[in-house]
Amino acid sequence: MDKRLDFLHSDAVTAAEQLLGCYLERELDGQKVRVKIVETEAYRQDDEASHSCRGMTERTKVMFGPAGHAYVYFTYGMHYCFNIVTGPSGYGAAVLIRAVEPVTGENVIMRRRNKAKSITQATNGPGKLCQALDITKLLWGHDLTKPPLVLLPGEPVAKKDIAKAPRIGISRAMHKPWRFYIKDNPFVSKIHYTKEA
DNA sequence: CCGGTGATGCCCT
DNA sequence: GGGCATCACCGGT
Repeated sequence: MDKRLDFLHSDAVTAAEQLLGCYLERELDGQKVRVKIVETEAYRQDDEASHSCRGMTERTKVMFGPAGHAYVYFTYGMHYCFNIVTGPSGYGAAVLIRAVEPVTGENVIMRRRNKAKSITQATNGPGKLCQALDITKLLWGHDLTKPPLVLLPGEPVAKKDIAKAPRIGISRAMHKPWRFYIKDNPFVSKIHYTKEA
């Protein structure tokens, strides 16, 4: 793991903020597709909204493993969500990737997301970006230092350009402001309200 | 532009 | 069997 990604070993809330601006590189159709992370949410073990809060299960055990691995789960009968495991082994935490900005391979992304009306609609949601990047249960537990899906450091995003807000689509611990996104970025999924991070 | 809702599979109680 | 870290479509504004 690149030293600049050492923050993954810290708290999920800290890691969620620092993952903004980092890149994901996916090999698809023999091409390298590169995207920038623009929206994240933190899920900690001591958090009623986290899959890890009730303890380890077969599905969630990767959250309790080493940082920098992929926790992929299936939801609503048709969508996958992609998370990056954070913190020390034994503590179940991860960061949900909610939206990314395509950098290269936009043609591949648009082909895989043929219902999207524009490039800004292609990866602006957790289920959408999994469809765009072909992230499925096959990548559950994947080590993100290795192909075909690699996490790479980016230029750190300035604090003033980061917004903090409640998480989306949850029914418990709704008050926690553990969603982070890059202000004014057109690839972010939704704007509920903003606050200085 | 917005809110409501159906689709649809699997995990956990 | 309940509920889900979602999406796309529909109809009313």
